[in-house]
This record gives sequence, C-alpha cells and structure tokens, in this order.
Amino acid sequence: MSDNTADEGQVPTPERFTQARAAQSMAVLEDYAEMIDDLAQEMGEARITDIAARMGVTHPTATKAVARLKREGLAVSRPYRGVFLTEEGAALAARVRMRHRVVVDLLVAVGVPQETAEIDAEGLEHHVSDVTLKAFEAFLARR
Amino acid sequence: MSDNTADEGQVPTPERFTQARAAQSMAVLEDYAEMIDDLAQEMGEARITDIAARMGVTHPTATKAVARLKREGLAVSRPYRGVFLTEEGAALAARVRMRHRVVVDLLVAVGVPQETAEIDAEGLEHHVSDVTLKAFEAFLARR
DNA sequence: CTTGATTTATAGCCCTGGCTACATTTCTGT
DNA sequence: ACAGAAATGTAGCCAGGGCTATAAATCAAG
Ligand SMILES: [Mn+2]
Ligand SMILES: [Mn+2]
Ligand SMILES: [Mn+2]
Ligand SMILES: [Mn+2]
Repeated sequence: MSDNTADEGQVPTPERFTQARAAQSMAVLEDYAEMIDDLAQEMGEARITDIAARMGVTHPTATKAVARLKREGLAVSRPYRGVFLTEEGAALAARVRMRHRVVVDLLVAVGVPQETAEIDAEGLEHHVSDVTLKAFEAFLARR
Repeated sequence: MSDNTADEGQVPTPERFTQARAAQSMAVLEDYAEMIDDLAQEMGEARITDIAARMGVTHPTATKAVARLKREGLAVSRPYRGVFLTEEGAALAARVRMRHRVVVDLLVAVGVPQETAEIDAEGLEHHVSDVTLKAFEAFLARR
C-alpha cells in the first residue's frame, strides 16, 4: 500500500548525504566569489585584508581561499596586489548573488523576519538546487 | 534615508559567515544522531556498518564520526558492539528529525517536488534557525 | 569446536579551512 | 628619500572528515 517509487519522508538514502557534502564543498568558493565581486564594485578591487575582514577570518585564511579560487580558475591575482574574478568567477558570483536574493525573498515571503532571513540564507543558499530555486521564483511570482 | 538598523540585502556582515560556519560544524553530528536513532528503531541497535552504509561513507569514517559523538556526550558504545544515543543525543535526534520534516513540508508547500525537497532538506536543515523554523510552522499552519 | 566470513578497529594518508607567528613588500607621511 | 605603518606572504600547527590497507574480534556454519 502507498506508492513506493519516491520516498516520502522515510529512510534517508546515502545519495542525499553525498549530495549535501558536494554542495558544502562549493560553499566557500561561492561565498568568496560573491564577496570579491562585492568589493570590486564597491572599491574597484578586492584586497586580501578586506576580503578577510568581511568574511570574518584572518588574512592567511583568506589567502588560502583565494589560492583555491585561483587553482579552480575562478580568480587571478599577482603578489601584493588585489584579487580579480575571471569571467567564470564573475558568472559564479552573479548566480550566487541571485540565489541568495531569491532565498531571502522566499523566507521573508513565508514570514521570516528580514534580518533572520539574511543570516540563515548565508548557509541555506548553498543547498538550494536549481529545481528548488525555480520553485521559489514561481512561488514569489504567483503569490 | 531608509532605516539603517537592519541590513536589507546590502553588504554581508562577518557574523553571517561565522554563524553559517558554526551551523555547519553541527551538521555531521546532527545527521549521525538522527541516523543512529533511525537504526535503533528499525533494528534495535545501530551497527557501524549500517551507519556507514546509510551515510554513504566508509566504515572508518563512520567510526570517526561516532568517536566525536561519544566525545561530545551524545552517544556511547563498547568495542565491537552497537552504538547507542545518550539522553542528550536522543533529544538532538528528535529535534533534527522534526526540523527535517518541517523543512520538507515547507518546500513542498511552496511547490518543490517531494523528492527534490527531501534531497535539498538534507543540507538545508542545518541552517534553519529557531526563528525561521517557527515561521515555517506558522506558515504551514495558516496556509 | 574450528574455520571462514563478516564486522570492527586502527594506522596512516590527503585535503580543507581555521589559527598564530614571523618575514617581506608596499604604501604613506614627513 | 626614508622610516614606520600597513598589507601581504609564508611556515607550521590543529581539527575535521574523507579515504585505503591491514589487523583483530566476533559471528555463523559445518
Ligand atoms: Mn553563503
Ligand atoms: Mn550569500
Ligand atoms: Mn542533514
Ligand atoms: Mn535530515
């Protein structure tokens, strides 16, 4: 009895966790890309010190994150100079910013206070799939 | 112009990221606690092999996670025997399961397909604050 | 009761993302 | 032009969460 094709709140399948881990491994990249883009707009360029301050980490931590961005082809920089996003990095930042905004908007739409929405969205955004994002946009458009 | 007390989609503040990192550091603990609780109900006890299979990791990884649970007072176990949650661990598992269910229900309520909701919820749940959870429950109750 | 399969433990490796401490470079003001 | 301040780089530490390979214990049959 009851349809057994999809699981409906039953036993979690391993793929769920694998997927959540994959999403998490992108989170740092996404947040730094977005932040570098923010700083580029505000200040013309993103300096390591500013990135670190905004991310709430020390500068060696920011340096490591930028190194990973560079390694993955999302950013470029020369020693003692600012960090700049590649085209791919800028595209990622744009997607991430849009997703962040949609998540916040949806949270607010269902009754979450704005400030709480902003805080929670910072973690939530990295786990919103394209399908879910589209559903959020549709909900916001129709409500 | 415009009230500057709360930030309304402006520059992210470092605390947001600090908060997201704190939430993430609880994620593994939460998922394992819930899984151990699942297995205890299904099979009477949670064996390392079963925990690993369900979490989609190898058994040494599961052993490490259980070691952390024990270290934090959330579980107990004797060598070569099953893993059991402490009272505190069981309480955590209960909260986590409830939150997971509410998140899935909210996603479905705004139009996300059930299966996608289950997958996304596995990552999202760890970043839903109490305030947001309450808002979700209120939305579900009133809609 | 012994043996082979299964389960669990342990060692040791990798990567990530935090940190502090210290070296080096760049910038700024006189 | 230089000195001191500020920014950046780098080394090295730690914890967490993955993994493989191997050892040891437990379990299931015969
Ligand atoms: Mn984020
Ligand atoms: Mn964001
Ligand atoms: Mn989860
Ligand atoms: Mn869950």
